[in-house]
Amino acid sequence: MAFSLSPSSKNTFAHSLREKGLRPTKQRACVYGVILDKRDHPTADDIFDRVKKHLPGTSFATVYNCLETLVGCGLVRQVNMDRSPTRYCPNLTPHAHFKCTQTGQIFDVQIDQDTLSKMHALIPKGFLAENIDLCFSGKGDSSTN
Amino acid sequence: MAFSLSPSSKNTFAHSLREKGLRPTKQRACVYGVILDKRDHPTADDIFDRVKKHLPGTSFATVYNCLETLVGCGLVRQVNMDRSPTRYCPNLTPHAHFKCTQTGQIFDVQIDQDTLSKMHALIPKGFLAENIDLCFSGKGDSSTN
DNA sequence: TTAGTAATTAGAATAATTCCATTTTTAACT
DNA sequence: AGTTAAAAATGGAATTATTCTAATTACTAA
Repeated sequence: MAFSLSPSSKNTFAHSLREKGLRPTKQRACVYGVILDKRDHPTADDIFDRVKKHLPGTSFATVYNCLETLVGCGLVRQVNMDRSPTRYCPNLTPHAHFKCTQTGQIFDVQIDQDTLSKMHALIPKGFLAENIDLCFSGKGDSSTN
Repeated sequence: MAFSLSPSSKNTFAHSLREKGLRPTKQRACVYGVILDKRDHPTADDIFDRVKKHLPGTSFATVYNCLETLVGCGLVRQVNMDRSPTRYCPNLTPHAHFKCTQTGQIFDVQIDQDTLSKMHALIPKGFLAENIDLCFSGKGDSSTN
């Protein structure tokens, strides 16, 4: 059976899609659901595996299509670190990412307003930043224990 | 004929390689040279084209090998933005990158010490960042003229 | 209920990068 | 100078993530 989103997520989901004239299909709901369910920055591959458990017939192309759609509606964000596969993140607040070089895990790191402003202030006159992307990498939490 | 590095670059180049027990070959010098020569954040492909003008027999694999070596010695840095091909940058000072979504051009943006510290301060206890990567994207300088 | 559009599907195609086996170059020693 | 061992370069095949394409299926609105 299909993935069931919590009532509130279901609302945001359907609403965000309908705003753009897109349909809240079961595949899209499921892709969104597995991303919300385990916020571990999964790759398309991870998502494909998880989605198949709920909707076995789902193809890889569909997962990519759904992800593109969800990113397009602002429901999830892409996280690109070096050349590794794109990961997906449902955290929409301003945050950076920290990648542990030992385990490969990615952690969210909140960015306070003050630092965010300072970062914005770096941009020279004449440039208009639509997107900011801050990534750290090094030894992470779990690997130091 | 091979690319000729300026005497001072030639020194840094040979020295950085020898420190790691690696040889300052003409291919490596040429790859380094074209990156220094036109600081436009070229891709491996761009670099391959430019290197071939000086050393026609050079293969793609060699360009990738040389780039890996140069990155390993800290002579150049990789710049990864979204899923687009890796670009190479000889600017070793702390700086961010701004990608113009209209022209695809990448600009260096200096980061002052204060902002750099604030960014570092975001990292939670228990994490040790070896690398920071800050990227902006949006409308750039030339595209607004 | 039907027509028209949107979404999904399977598989082929692409693009950047890496790998591999072989040849060439280099540096150190005779 | 000549030999040898190690390092680097080469060409082509392989890999991997992603995108494309053409055909099928599912909705939605008249």
